[in-house]
Amino acid sequence: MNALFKALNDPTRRAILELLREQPRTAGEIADHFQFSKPTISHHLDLLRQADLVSSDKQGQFVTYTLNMTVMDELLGWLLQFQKP
Amino acid sequence: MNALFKALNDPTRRAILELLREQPRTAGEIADHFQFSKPTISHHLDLLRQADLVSSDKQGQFVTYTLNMTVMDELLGWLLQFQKP
DNA sequence: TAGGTATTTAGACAAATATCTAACTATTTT
DNA sequence: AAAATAGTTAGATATTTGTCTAAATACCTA
Repeated sequence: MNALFKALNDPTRRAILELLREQPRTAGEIADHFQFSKPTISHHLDLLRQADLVSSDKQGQFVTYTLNMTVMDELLGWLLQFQKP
Repeated sequence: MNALFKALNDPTRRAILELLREQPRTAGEIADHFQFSKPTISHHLDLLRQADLVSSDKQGQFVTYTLNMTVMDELLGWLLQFQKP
């Protein structure tokens, strides 16, 4: 839960998630959407992976990142506990 | 949205929200549930207020904090955009 | 009015974070 | 085999964050 909120607490990482919502993308494609250096994006992807928000798959020299929704469901559950009964 | 995720990115602040889920409480009552100093808790409450997750109401020397769900709904909406159609 | 209680503000500090450049690893291409 | 491409790792640095103690503010009560 900590890693999840930590990962979500950054606008760039949230934008990456929204990018991946459309379709899986390679690290380079993701980096192209931002003005930060590739190492910076790589680091953001690492935090997203630690939170299990994305999974990565290496094919040759490319690493494809895919959105992983199951953890969002956990967040959803946490959220719903606040809903009035 | 930034203030919201920032506020949620701390276990103590999330615990405060869960405390307030049951009922409104004064700053002192909230502080009694944790081992941190009162100024520290006051600062956490300030961040929660900045994110509009709680509202505060001063009555005499007491300040009562109340959970504010409307912002959670915003988070819920953000979350649901990731749901498969 | 003096003293006590509730809370916040101010200032300091260590730890965590986001970013960069340089260097490295792994893979593909010529 | 050499060079190019994709991506990560390492190390540095400025900023942000969580915490504390001390001091200030506001209110209440004797």
